[in-house]
Amino acid sequence: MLDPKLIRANLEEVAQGLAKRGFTLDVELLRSLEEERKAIQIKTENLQSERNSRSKNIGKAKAAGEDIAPLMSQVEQLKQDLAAAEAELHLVQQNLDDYLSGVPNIPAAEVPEGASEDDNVEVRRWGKPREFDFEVKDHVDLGAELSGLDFDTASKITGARFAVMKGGIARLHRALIQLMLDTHLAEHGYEEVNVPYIVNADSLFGTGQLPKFEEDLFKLNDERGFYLIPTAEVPVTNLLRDTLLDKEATLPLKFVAHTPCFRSEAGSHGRDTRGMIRQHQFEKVELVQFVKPEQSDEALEALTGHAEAILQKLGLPYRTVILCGGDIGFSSAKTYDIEVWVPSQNKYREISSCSNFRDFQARRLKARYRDPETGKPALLHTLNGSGLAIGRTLLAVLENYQQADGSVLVPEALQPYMGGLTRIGG
RNA sequence: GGAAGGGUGGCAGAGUGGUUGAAUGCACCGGUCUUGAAAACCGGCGUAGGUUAAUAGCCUACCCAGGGUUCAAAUCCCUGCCCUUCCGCCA
Repeated sequence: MLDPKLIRANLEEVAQGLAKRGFTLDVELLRSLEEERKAIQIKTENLQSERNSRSKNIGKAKAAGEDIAPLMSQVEQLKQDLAAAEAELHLVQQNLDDYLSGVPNIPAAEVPEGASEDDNVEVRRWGKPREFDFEVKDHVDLGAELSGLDFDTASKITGARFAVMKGGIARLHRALIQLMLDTHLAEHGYEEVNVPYIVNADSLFGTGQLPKFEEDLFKLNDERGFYLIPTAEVPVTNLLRDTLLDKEATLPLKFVAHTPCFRSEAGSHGRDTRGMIRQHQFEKVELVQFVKPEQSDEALEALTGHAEAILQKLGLPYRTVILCGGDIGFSSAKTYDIEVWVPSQNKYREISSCSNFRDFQARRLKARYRDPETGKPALLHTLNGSGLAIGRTLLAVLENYQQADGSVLVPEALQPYMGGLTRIGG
């Protein structure tokens, strides 16, 4: 949620900032709702003030043993007027809130202009795609030949966009999780957390998935309105919902969590239907940071580096792009995508998305700290990024480390987690 | 699943329908004292919204959430959520 004061004071500038992401702010609607709100609020508060003072007088008169009947008759009409004004105010405020909760974050100044992912700008590249002297296979064929990846059985058990992993590949999958968690703990200073995979609607509102993106979620058939998490971002960022950190709290707070993620992939029919790229259920190691506002720009660079470090350890070529205005997520002010080299597709594919949300989520969450300078509560800045998506990393390892005989070498960094195994198959 | 008791400031914890935004303690901030610190003492200290040039004043709201009763609700009533204790069940 954007700062209502900012919108009020700088309506045109806000609209201009949002235009960069192709969002048209309804300036006229906001202006008229705001005028209405102001008038009704003042009227309501005046009535409340009058009620309060009259009620106090009644109390005093009663205590003094005076006759309160005349005072009571004066207050009759007031009660009705107040009820009407309060109802009206409630309605306008609801309309304002409904509209504002659907307004996305303003892209940072350095976010490039553009309409789609084609306009994202590469900021760096690491590693060189390997030259193959044989016909490369994709991970689906490799996995099938190794009897380690089975999409047909998964579709029997559940349906499309699920996978069964077995043997060395299942273990490789687990090894990736361990490597990532251990690296972020020991080398990047994150604290490991284990969180619920089922969340309530308030949590999803806090991070911005609701109210706009409900169709992307799996909702449980449960009267409590629970959802499966689409990312650990939701439960981990909500650790600080409705929280005011005291002055002694050490910032930044850095959490890493491994969770499954569940996405309905509504609207992506026909895209990436083969293999592990786009599944209804996948696992991810997620990095989340809560930082002081003045540190969030820097923190995004660091966090992105933490995710990149995993790819470097694995020896997987990647490039990092900054998302353009048209491609950036709803809650984000600035996002870097890290894209790993996928030999079978001969291109880089997203494996991590690292975002600075500034105070956009924190305002919805009421995640605050006490600013030691002013002694006053202030909104934190939140950031998160995949560090990394496990399924896609597995896919990248299989394809980039494949051998002519169909076997797959185990990257050195993973061998300790594989009981010293250096090769799968062959 | 059954029974009972709770949810109040950053934390702990009082609170009888009416000068209660809320006692008290801790924490925190300022001061006195001290070579310095601690202790003691004095003072201050909630959040949000509105109005405003104002982080001054004034007004409003907020005691888990949402409804209700009342001239007036932290206090009474209803619903929901959560927590604690006991019993039952269970990985």
